[in-house]
Amino acid sequence: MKRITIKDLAGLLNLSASTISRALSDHPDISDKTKQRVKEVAKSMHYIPNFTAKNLRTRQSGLIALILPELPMFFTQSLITAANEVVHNNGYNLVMLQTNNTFEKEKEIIEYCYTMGVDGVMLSLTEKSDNLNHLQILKRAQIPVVLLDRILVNNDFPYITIDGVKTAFTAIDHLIKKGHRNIVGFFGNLSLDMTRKRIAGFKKALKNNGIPYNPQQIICFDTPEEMDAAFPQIVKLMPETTAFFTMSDTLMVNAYHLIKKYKYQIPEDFALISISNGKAPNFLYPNVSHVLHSGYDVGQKACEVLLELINGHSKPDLKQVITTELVVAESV
Amino acid sequence: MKRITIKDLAGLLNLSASTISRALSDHPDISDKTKQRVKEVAKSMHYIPNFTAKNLRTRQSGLIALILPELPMFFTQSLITAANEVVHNNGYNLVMLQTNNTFEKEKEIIEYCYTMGVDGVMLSLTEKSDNLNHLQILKRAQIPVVLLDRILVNNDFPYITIDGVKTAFTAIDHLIKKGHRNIVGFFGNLSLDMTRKRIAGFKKALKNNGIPYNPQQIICFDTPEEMDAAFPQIVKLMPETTAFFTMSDTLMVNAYHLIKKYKYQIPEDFALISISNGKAPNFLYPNVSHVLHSGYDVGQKACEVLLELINGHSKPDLKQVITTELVVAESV
DNA sequence: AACGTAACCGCAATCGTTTGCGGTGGAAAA
DNA sequence: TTTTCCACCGCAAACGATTGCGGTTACGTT
Repeated sequence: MKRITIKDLAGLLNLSASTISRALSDHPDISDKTKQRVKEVAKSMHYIPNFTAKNLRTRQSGLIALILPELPMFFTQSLITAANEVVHNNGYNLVMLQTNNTFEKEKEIIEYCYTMGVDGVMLSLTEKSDNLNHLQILKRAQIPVVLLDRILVNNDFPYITIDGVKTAFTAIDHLIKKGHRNIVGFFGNLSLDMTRKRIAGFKKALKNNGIPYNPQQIICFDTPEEMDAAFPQIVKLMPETTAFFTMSDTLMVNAYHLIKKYKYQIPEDFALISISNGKAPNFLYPNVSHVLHSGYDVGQKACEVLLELINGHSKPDLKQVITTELVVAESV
Repeated sequence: MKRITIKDLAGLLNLSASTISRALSDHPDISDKTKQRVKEVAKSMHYIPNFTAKNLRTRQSGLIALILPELPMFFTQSLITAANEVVHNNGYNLVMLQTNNTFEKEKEIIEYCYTMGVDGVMLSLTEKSDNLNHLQILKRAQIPVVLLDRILVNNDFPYITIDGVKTAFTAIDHLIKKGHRNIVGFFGNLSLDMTRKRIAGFKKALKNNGIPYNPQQIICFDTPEEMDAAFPQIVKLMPETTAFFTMSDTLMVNAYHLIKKYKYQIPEDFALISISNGKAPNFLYPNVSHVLHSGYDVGQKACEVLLELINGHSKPDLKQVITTELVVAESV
């Protein structure tokens, strides 16, 4: 079952291998009718290029890495789908790596990418990643890196993310418009740029609506367990609370669980709104209102930027922001 | 930033490239002290082998495909984690593909694997895949295929799956032991071997406990919407029902949603048990009892079998069954 | 002293493509 | 008729590793 090679085609057509190669890639040195003939025969013989050989010659690996903190339930699914599509359409393969949300593993994986010689990296940081020094090895090797979703604002690497301020603002503003004035917000790790942006949006919405801001309204958790432990205190200390906001699906699901556990009703006792990828809200009952954060768009944009960087055709916008959209359900 | 090559090492050590190559791979022709020297210098110079060149020479691609119907919320996460680990530890890369649960896309992706020249394929079938003819192209090309999770029993390809009969039996038996005698089971597409096995387990548990079986107790759905539509009828037609069983996380989450939607309580009005990967049950309140189906084990085993097949060292067991475990929570 | 035999290592081909450069032919220009 | 100049194509050397085969040593055997 040996595959047809360029040499085989050359033999069949009485041409040289170089001509075949050039014809197949539309090199201007080759006449149109020769290109025609070559392509026809290539197709009829089911010629499939040997990517390994091509990669060897062109000093590439054909691999693009997508590094995520985890392969969690919600957000990443559509992101991966999008990345897969774009990557494959451009003749690359996507290898997915997960850091398990530890900085150590993230460093390890970056090393791995280096040794594997991937052609580009898309990276969503862990909550513990407070610097980008570990990426220098890639920068020195001229391997392009694009940060996405969980990013750190910086000047070395491009990043794709959503407008955190606006997204959180939209959610909180919706709550307020629905009459809620005592809102508690659940956020993730404060070291993440994303978290800070969303907190800013939270505050901005309050301010815009003339509602005084109380620092106790904003609570950050590193783990779900912290939230489990804190929840009873929160409802006790702030009994006037009528609504919860969560900045992610993971937090939302956990908050939902806790609200139910303590026998509260949604939306009667507490309203609930979240920033979400749109899957989890529909699993729960009642469906949860959310600001839709499309993983698909993020994945797609990140790939496109990365491919531009790899192929060096043009300089893409290095800092891009994906928009979001309010989805009203029954939880508010 | 050119990387160190074998030739560079050869130059440094006054040896030939072939000797370096052999020394690094512990070829018996090379003396121990030479191996020692070579390895030391290789390490100190941070030599990294060029996988592309190696793959070209050895006619491999270094790629292993993992094809899943979707990247759904629940089951696949740990499966992917496991596959990633094993694959990387053996010097391969994992490329993940998703069929979106359509047979057409599955065929397409198989073709893609063929043209990419992957070294092996792990495949979980779609619900619509009722034959394996599309895999013949891989078989002819001698590319090993391992089926996992959603399989079709056959003689051409090895498969790794869980003991569906026993797993469903365990769940139902637990319900019965807890006093439930009128149980309705929600299942997926009947064409899947998995579904039939689990139905068999369902029936077996009833029989073993001397409970008469009523065909209406078993209901198969191709889509969540079908279940949404059927649910009200079910509770009306079988008012004596006290418990629901679902054969997957997806069905379970949907059933949970419906039970809540129609204002029933869990476990007071209906008990709920499922076969699950263990994530979703803990998101919900109350936590859902389930029979734990470890995606990790399946992924790991499948990889190991595939690697055996690729490297041809030994003949692995071609038909393996992963065990499961009952996890009791508050929903029963 | 001559020979056989391991143990150890190098030569050179090979995997399938890409690509710089040089060569050919024929038509247009002189 | 000779020169010039494209348009088109081939030669051969890469890319970095693996591997069959053959060649050296150094040693023990007779």
